Amino acid sequence: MTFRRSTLALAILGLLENGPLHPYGIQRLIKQWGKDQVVNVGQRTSLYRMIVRLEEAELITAGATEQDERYPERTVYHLTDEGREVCREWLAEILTTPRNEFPEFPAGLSFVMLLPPETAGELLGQRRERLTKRIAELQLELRSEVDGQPVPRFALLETEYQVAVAVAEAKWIDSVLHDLRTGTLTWTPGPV
Amino acid sequence: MTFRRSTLALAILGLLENGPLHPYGIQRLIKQWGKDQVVNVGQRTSLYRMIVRLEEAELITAGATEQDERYPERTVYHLTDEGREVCREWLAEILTTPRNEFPEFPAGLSFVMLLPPETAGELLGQRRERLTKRIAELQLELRSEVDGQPVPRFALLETEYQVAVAVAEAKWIDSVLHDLRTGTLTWTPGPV
DNA sequence: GGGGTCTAGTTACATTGCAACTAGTTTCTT
DNA sequence: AAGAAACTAGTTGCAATGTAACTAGACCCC
Repeated sequence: MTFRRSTLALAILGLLENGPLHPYGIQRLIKQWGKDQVVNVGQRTSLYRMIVRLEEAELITAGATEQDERYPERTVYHLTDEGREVCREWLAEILTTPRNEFPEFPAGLSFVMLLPPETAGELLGQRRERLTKRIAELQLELRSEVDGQPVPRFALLETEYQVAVAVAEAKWIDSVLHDLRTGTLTWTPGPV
Repeated sequence: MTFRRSTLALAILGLLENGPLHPYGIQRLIKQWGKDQVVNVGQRTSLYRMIVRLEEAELITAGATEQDERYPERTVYHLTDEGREVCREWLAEILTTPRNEFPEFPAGLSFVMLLPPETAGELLGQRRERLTKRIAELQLELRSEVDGQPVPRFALLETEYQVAVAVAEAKWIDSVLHDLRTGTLTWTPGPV
């Protein structure tokens, strides 16, 4: 019964390496450290459910329940040895193995010939603008500081990566837009 | 009751623009036209389920059931006008709006400091090798032919895009590997 | 005639995603 | 000082997806 890997599970295990913590604390850390940019934690629902499942799988264990009068009781979770190990294994798998996760943009591109080329150009133009904004935001993050000190590079690798990919996408779209305008790239819309 | 967008639903609607077809035929088309590279159709289960849901939502309708003696009966599905429209709307949304889909690689990167820098370097080195292979495969596809004719460019945009992104990732990894080797980038492993 | 592959599905369970509801506490605003 | 946000800390429920495994006939090659 191997636990199914997910970015959320990885994040929980990874953050607990930092020391025992209660669910709400984990949620806050995810936000504070910007992990919510790379980990899917929409609702808290997913977080609580994942914690329960991780406990069932004994990758984490419930420790003492803190009692602060002004807050409801909070169960503190610890990483188990197995949890620590699993976290390492997942990291190795994730870092070594490129994997197709079927993002929707390429899927959309593969049906672009259903639209007239002019429409396609307009739509991609809009995407290009949004990408510009996104890249600017990410680059701002790269220069972010904590207590007046710049954040060390090793803590910003994922952002660096996202910039590299977004820039590549923007360049590719530029080339497509160019070829659409010059007519080098065109088609007659309709069923394949 | 708006239908939830997905690459699979898009592919079904998109392929039915081509003419009515039965479920198994759709599955074959997805494979034949390489849409399985950009659309998640692991099991047929998902395909059949999606077709049922699309019919319930009246984006497609069941037409006559073909009867060939040697095959079980096959219900042929048509695209409805609403289906056609929804397909256009989805395409517009997908093409214009970059959206974070939380791939696992950046999530993994964001916990790389749990590993010793040397280990991280080895793991990323492996990824780099696999990326090289993947890029070669994609580039082969770009030069593919059908009936001795090269496939027209507009039908290969999604592959072009994937190459652009993969190349950018490879370059970024190269720079990280370089900085790890020179010691420009390093850290002491362990909890954040 | 045995093994593999293609046709054409179904069943069942695990997991995720998304929306909405509860309820007390603290902080800001006017 | 009253009321509105925002934070703390969850739960419930259903819809959708992912994943595995099973069925079962037809055809194809050696």
